[in-house]
Amino acid sequence: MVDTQETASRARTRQAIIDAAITVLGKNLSAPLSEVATAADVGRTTLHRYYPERSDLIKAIKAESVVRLQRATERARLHEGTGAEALRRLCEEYFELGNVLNFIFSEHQFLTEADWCEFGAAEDSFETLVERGHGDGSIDPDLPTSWLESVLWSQLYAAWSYAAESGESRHQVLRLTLRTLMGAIAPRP
Amino acid sequence: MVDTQETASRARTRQAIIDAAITVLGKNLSAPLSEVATAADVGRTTLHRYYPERSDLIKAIKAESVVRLQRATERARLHEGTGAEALRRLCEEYFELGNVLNFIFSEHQFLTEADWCEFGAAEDSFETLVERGHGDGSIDPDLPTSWLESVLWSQLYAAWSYAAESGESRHQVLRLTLRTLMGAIAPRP
DNA sequence: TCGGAGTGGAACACGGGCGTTCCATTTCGG
DNA sequence: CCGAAATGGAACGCCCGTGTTCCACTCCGA
Repeated sequence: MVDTQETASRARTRQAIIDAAITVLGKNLSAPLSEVATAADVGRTTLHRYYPERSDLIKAIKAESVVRLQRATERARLHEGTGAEALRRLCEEYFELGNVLNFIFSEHQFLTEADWCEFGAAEDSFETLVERGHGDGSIDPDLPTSWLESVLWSQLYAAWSYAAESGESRHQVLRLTLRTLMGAIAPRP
Repeated sequence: MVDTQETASRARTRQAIIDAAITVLGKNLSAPLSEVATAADVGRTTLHRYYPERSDLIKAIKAESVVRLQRATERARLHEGTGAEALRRLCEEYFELGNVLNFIFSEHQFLTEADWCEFGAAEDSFETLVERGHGDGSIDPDLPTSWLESVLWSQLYAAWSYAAESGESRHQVLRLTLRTLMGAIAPRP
């Protein structure tokens, strides 16, 4: 982890760099560090002072993303209500992650295995959520957990790209997202 | 376009390069050209002989992708049956595009405006397809055309990534994809 | 068998991002 | 008000991908 004893100034700068990196590298993972520095309103030298190598910065972003993902998952209270209701709340919370999603998508191949392990607890609760949904009739039993996971992420991707190109309000996009997601998982008559 | 008078040998090499480029650059648009050359089983020199600059290769891939996309769209016979049935066929055809999808996804921000214009005709038939579905009650009228477009692409993305990580058969993945897509667009009771 | 087409490898200069060092400047707490 | 902390800019060497040139090799048809 990061040095626990850190000046308020340094903590602020570090956060600004992380935020800028999530935004810039989320759009293009190959973007030069100078762009990240500019976006963070910081000199390139300073950036290297906090994260000596590019890989260090990437690691920090991954960690930050996992943390935000975990918090969002907790807020969704996956153990309450029917499976479908819990999944709906999860979608709402993830939707609010914004730029973090950008990064997770572009990294979707590389943010694998070891990275998701720290996130493992949330994975488990997702699994139980789906099984509860299969049992209580709110989620189509033909759809396996891992597939629903893919669908959830792809819906969020659709939401983000649609919002970017259509200019619709966040609220309206979220409404459409939840509608199609709920329809997708509903059992067939 | 490409020189119409071309040796059989040259045509074969050119095609091998295009195929390799779609695969390699589809996974990582920033991949070095040497990787593309290796994948095409061709020397880097030869690659430059066909496509002098990187941008030339990109252009060629875009053109090829648009062509395959158009053919797939035609095969789907969008004017037949209900709106939902036509959308289902379109999903099936796009699903078979495989590697081309990879490239279209990674390029989704850059394959915009001007590029889609050549593809314009298909866009129009998609629009009429959706409107027919709104009318015949097979597609939820609350879902606008552009949103359905986003959903279709995101479902294909989900299908591809799921197939890659789950090891399920193509057929089974397609089944899941169609099931969730049809559920997502169905009108609510 | 000869000659041209097609190819691949070696080598080069160029550009740009990266990581580092050094130094001047600004900021802030004591 | 002074000194340490934090920052930004300039400059450098390094690596790697790019685009080019030159030459040797192979394959094939005339």
